[in-house]
Amino acid sequence: MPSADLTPPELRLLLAVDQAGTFTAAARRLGLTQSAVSYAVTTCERKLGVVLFERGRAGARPTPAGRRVLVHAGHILRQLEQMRADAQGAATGTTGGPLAIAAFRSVALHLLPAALERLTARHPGLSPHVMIVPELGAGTAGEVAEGRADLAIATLGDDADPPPGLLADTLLIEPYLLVYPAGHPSSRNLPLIDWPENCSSYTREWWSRQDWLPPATLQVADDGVVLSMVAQGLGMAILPRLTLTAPPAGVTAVPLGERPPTRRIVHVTTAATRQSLAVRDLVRELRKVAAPLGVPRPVSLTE
Amino acid sequence: MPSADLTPPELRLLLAVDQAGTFTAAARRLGLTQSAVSYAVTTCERKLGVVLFERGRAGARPTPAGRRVLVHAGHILRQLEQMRADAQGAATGTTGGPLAIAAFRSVALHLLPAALERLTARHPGLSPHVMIVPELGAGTAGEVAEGRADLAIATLGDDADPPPGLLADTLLIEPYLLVYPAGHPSSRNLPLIDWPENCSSYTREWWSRQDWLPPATLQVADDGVVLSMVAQGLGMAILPRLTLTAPPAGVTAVPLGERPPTRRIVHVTTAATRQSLAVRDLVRELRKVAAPLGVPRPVSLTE
DNA sequence: CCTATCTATGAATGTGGTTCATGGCCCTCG
DNA sequence: CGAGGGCCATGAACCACATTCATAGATAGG
Repeated sequence: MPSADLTPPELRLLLAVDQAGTFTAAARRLGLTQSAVSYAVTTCERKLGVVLFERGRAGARPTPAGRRVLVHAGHILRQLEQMRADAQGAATGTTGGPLAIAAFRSVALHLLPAALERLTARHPGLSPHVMIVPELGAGTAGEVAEGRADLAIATLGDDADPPPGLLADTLLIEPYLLVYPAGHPSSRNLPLIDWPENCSSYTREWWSRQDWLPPATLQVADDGVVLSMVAQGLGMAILPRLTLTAPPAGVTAVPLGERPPTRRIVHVTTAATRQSLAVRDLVRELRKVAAPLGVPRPVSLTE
Repeated sequence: MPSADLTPPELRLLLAVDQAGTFTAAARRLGLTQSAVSYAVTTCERKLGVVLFERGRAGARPTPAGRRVLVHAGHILRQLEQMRADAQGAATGTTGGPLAIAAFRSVALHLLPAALERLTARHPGLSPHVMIVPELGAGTAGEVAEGRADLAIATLGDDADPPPGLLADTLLIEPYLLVYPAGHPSSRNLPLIDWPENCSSYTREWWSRQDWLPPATLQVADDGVVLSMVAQGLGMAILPRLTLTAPPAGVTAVPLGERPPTRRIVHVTTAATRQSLAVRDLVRELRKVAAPLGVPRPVSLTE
């Protein structure tokens, strides 16, 4: 019956092996020998009593047990960082440390810069690291769940559930707007331009109440591209207001009437990261930046 | 600028020092020398660049920074345990590992035993550890927040907020009942017996709608004592139904009319512990045990 | 069949945590 | 007031464990 827990260097090593895909590559990245990596992995496996990687000609791939361990490893290392930052913060009165943020493109462009600027101005010790993640599949929240980010900014259905095991809190509820080339008489003849991240379920209910449908639908990379294509007269689009923060010349945006479709932008954290001073300060700044942009947020439970 | 993270043995050592109150006592408990503890603590402080304990004649007391570190330490060690349990579970198909549960007295007596019995029957590898914590101050949820428990069972106001940074989910909503000595003609002349854990705000609103008040109030240790005092004819009481699971002879319980006061029993976890298989299984069993006892729980978000 | 690219293993090595022994400090009790 | 007994800090010797270096085994492709 083996016992003893994995040390932080071991956790980092396991993550490196997973990312590198082979022991030798991981060794290079870590500045170690292939031998050391091999030894360390087997040590971890003996400590846990479980095989973590399938070794083969092509390198090392995690077993199911290995995948679970890798998720935990990310969280644990992240929390060690926050422990350090918290300790130093409590002693010096300032907030510091790394801060990994997962965001999707449009929010990274239109919401984050202002918040980060204010945040780092007040806390020079902070080093934020923004990861742009497409809001598809597990999306940005997945980055938090997998231990790769401290905080994610995600979109959520108007009253959808938070992702299991994570904390979500509303930052902003923003309406979708109809956008069409300026001066165009009737947008109804233009094709609809859409992008894959746009969870069309948000707008589907609205479409079902309309008495017309666009003649065609074009798929393009992201909402920024959608906007510039509209500006060039190639079609019309239904875009969230955040995307229209600094619209190019030549587009007109109009509200979608009485009950416009909306999307909810939330921040997602784990309970552990939520404790961290850095994350709390970031959330505060995000709120300040988001407040004038959207429907006033509901009363916050977590302050 | 120091760097390197604290190892699990170091984290355990810091917790031991905090609990023991002195380096020497912690050393005894850990089977180490006082010298080793002293050296280890200073090493931790050098690694973090922060003083963690105030040393003095009377031993060692954590600084504010030290307190933050201790909280993180508890969580990290807990998560290491879950990593091990998860890994072994993923490999062997069973669930195991330690499982620290914080509960207040009455629920520990009336709800937990059945759930734990079913749980350990299915997963012999599990070793649950139940801590009885008075539901005062931070209460049972505080144990989870401070990293001392994986899961807490707490009471919450009917629509109160979950504790900040923690996940709460309703297990049971149960009414309060009026309890008085059997055969007593009118309970209105008897004194009210109350206990400190009883958050009287739950029943206050109900009292305000009544046209009478008890002649006096007796405070006793806990709801079990309340019940046996009622059985002995010393007074009447307003008790949650769970306390009346196996009432002694000589008491009569009657509902409190149309809109009786209720209390909500929830389980509280961190996002991280919520991932663990053991915690998930425990929650499932708790639900099964609680279901027939109270108002059907609202749809669960986290399954 | 030989080569390239993986991982596994064995022996030598150095860093770091541990013990042991000792010293300094401060409160308390005779 | 001085001795004693808690407490923590420090220095030297010791021991264990991770790392390196060197080498062997396995497996696919030319």
